[in-house]
Amino acid sequence: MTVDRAGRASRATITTVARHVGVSVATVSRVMNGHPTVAPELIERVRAAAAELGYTASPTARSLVLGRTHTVAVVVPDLGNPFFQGILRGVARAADVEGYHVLVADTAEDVAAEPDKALRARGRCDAVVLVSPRLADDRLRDLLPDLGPAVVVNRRAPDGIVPSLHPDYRAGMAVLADHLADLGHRRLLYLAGPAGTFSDRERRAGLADVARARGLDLTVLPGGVTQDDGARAATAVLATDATAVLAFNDLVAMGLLARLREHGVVVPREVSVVGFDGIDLGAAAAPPLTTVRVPAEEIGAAAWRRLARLIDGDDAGDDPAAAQSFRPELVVRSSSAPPPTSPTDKEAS
Amino acid sequence: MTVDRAGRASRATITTVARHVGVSVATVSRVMNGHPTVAPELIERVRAAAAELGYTASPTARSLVLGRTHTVAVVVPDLGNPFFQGILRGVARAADVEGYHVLVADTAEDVAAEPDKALRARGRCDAVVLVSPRLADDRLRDLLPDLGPAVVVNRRAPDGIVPSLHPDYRAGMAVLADHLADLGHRRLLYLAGPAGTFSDRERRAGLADVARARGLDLTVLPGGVTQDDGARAATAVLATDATAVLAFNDLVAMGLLARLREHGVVVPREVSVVGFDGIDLGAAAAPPLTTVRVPAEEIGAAAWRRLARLIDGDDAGDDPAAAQSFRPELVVRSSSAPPPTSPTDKEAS
DNA sequence: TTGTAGGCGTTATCAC
DNA sequence: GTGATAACGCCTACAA
Repeated sequence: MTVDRAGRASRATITTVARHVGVSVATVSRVMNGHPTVAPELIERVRAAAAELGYTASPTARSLVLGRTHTVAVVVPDLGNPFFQGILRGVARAADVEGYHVLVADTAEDVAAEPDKALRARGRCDAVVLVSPRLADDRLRDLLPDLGPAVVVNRRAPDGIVPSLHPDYRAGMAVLADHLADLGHRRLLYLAGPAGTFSDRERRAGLADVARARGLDLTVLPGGVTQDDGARAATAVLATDATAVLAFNDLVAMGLLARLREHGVVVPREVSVVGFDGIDLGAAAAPPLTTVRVPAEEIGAAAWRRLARLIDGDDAGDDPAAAQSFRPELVVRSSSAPPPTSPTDKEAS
Repeated sequence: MTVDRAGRASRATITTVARHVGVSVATVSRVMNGHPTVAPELIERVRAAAAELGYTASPTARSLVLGRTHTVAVVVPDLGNPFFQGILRGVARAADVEGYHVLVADTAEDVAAEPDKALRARGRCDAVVLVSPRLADDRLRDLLPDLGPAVVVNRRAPDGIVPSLHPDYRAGMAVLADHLADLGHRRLLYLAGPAGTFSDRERRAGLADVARARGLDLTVLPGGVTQDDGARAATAVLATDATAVLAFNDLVAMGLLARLREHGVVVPREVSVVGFDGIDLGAAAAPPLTTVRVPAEEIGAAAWRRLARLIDGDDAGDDPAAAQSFRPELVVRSSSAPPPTSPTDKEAS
């Protein structure tokens, strides 16, 4: 690398190297790309020159001519959300081992801006993994075709227009509800998430399945997605006769747990609380949080794999409409226990 | 946008638009870039054609000719770490408002791989924010010049070779120690972080400052950075006669808190525990965690601003060696309280 | 085996 | 005001 008059580092180009060795740029290109048709002696000299000059092919120029950026975009509503972080990390690490880079776009929960941000990100990438839980279905349907190779995560693509990957929220919730029912709970309370969302709908469905099958009493209260939402819901929860509450996610559950403790209600003796997601800090909650672990990072990695196939164009054999779903795994800790058998039970009153 | 024989979407280029309107590509280019020297009538027709064809300038081609990718890289050791997440989010959001994109590289805690990953990311970006706390100083010194425009976060650059931004760990720890001392604690225990690290050294320094100034007894135990590390340290902590423990960060503190609770020791009555970072979930700890909030997102945003100036080349006036430091803010919750005044005190025994 | 030359999609410098 | 046209740095037929 040399330095020009402005003092700015100016990289050596393929031409620099070619001249330095006394060959054509084509030869240098071939050597750099491991083409097998170059004389061993030359490849050595070119290598040496490249090293000496600190030459590296310009990714931008390669992208232009190759039509590939070797970059994928990950579009999420909020980098502060543990689930999205897991996804991002999963695709980042998986993509990295194949020499791919990751462009990340945080839409700051601005749903309206998502299509544009996704499109703009797409411009510099070969494909995009779109995590956009709140975007209306028809907007998504409009967006997807313009996005080119893409997968959606955390929801299903309208008409299976592109592959989708998501946790099996329904099964996850069912596992949780079954766990609670096994413990003896008959009256469950669900602290709901964002209305109309795939992840909320599916959770409700899983809950309904179990409630019906086992004759449980299910009530639903608006909850939210954050710790604060959970804390705010505490009094409403207490006003209920449910013996167990299922929060939309771990954050909500932990917020609720904290506030309940302030109110002096002891979990799980008076009421059981379970979360959803399986964030690490759930283990440090008081009491440690029973939850269901969703494999966010694994989903991210799978999303990458799907994308890789789309990019390479060998979708041969796999159904683009395929929705890949990941079953959460029950993590029993001590925030769930048998219900109190107090005289103030609904039936007894 | 049209579709070629392969069925792949093939974007309209500037030439497509030019032909469609019957003008030269130069004119289209001028219109797209808002150049003022185009006839109003033409600019209208070009706009219309562009819209009709769904034309958008290829970012790659622009990058090549402009020499700017309008992208910055963020290199972090682990996307799972709340502090790094905050940084990433901060630069992502700040960069976004100026039309810049963010490439993220997670080095998976593989320190040895960091220089290479950073370099590769740099290839597709205009600048990089490097968060690499464990990289040896001399390796960093070697790396930085090859990286071009860059800032380092969470440590200081050797010889102030590039700008650096970091929390004022020293002041943060001092604030915490003072808080504890004010409460009456005389024997402090520090659960240390990664040895040799800027963030650990500075914390120790802040602690030492206060210990000296106020005649405190300070002992240091190896701790770690994760929740598990904190849990593992519990018995060692108990074997100590310290009345207050300062964890390297909130994760460690919460892990410790959880384990102490299992051991039946009640915080803060028997021992006080404080964290560092100010993660949101600290509020949901039991008891809620006293800590010091480091403005990670703000640091990220500031890092972006610094980078933007470097990219634009108007470093005029600001000292590149400047280390910008951010003072953490004390967050008092209930995991800290006056020390027990029991007869088993050291002095009394 | 190696070199020549065209092209990837834009921008910018010239002429006109 | 508008249009050729030369870069930008690289890859890849096609020739030699």
